[in-house]
Amino acid sequence: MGARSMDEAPAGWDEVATRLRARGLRWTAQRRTLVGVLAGTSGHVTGADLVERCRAVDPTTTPSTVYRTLDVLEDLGIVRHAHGADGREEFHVRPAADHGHLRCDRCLQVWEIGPDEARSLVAAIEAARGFTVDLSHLSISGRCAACREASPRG
Amino acid sequence: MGARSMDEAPAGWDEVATRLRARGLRWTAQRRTLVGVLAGTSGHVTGADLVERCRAVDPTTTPSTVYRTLDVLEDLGIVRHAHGADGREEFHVRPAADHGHLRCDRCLQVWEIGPDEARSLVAAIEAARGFTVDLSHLSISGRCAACREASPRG
DNA sequence: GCCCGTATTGCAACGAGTTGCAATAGCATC
DNA sequence: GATGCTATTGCAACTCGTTGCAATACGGGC
Ligand SMILES: [Mn+2]
Ligand SMILES: [Mn+2]
Ligand SMILES: [Zn+2]
Ligand SMILES: [Zn+2]
Repeated sequence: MGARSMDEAPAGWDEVATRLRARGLRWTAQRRTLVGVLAGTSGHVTGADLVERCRAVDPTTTPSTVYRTLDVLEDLGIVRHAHGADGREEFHVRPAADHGHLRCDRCLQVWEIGPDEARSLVAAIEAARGFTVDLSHLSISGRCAACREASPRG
Repeated sequence: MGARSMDEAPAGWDEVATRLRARGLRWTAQRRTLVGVLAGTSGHVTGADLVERCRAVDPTTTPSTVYRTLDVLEDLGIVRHAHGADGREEFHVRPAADHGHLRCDRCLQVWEIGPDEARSLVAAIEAARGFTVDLSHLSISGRCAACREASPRG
């Protein structure tokens, strides 16, 4: 593992404090806790999930603070969220690439729609309407191939 | 107004009772209230909205009953729902045609994506993944042309 | 190292749903 | 028109957030 590419973005969680202060925002104990939790998380997580994980680190954690901080971090581009089929928020932690979601409402599996695959979809809407799609917030429900075969009607 | 086309689907709200019973379900006072409210509603409505309107008719209305009945009616295809940007449910009452939604998160306006416009989008996903999109549940956020011009960065 | 403006927090109350359960009431059958 | 099965209701408690407000505590400036 010696030949790791040098220009890969570093973890970068340490820059968060700086970026907050640069905007006149503050680096508090509560934010340190949440950012610590996020640094140890990958993939998609629920807001409630994050509250719970913060509480594991600091039992005095309050939900409103966590949700408010998530809003701030989303402004900074550090997290993104989309919504599950029930509308609940799901956060992506430092998504490698911008992506949308495809979810089967029968087997509940989720697939990511990468930027390449999304390109034509996004371009079509852009062309027809001048509307810029927020890809990371996109969550498409339906039925996957396997489930459709399993129960054509139902 | 004499020359109304004859084959237009009739209001059809009266069939609801029959369709419920055909499935072994029941036609209750509470369901009569909700269906009455729906018959007098068009476009998109929130669940909470519907609870409120039912209460105007029958003050003893209970939220859980309304939401449970909406689920049943959705099974019957009488209503459909999608989600607002905040994830809250929004119902379409007897949508004329299956359609998706485009919503600008700056001006909060909503546009419908008709079946024709959606066709290519849906077909692309179907072709690439074998995934069948639930168009009426689709809600795409982003920024409309006007808002993008108004504040290119922001 | 202290001051002070203001960003942030915690609390409490609220809003939108959801769920388990015991009581009620459709409705199909006789 | 009465009976019985079971779908449905209402209640209460719970989940996931959101919001207003007074108290707290960052952190830039001195
Ligand atoms: Mn939904
Ligand atoms: Mn959202
Ligand atoms: Zn599936
Ligand atoms: Zn707009």
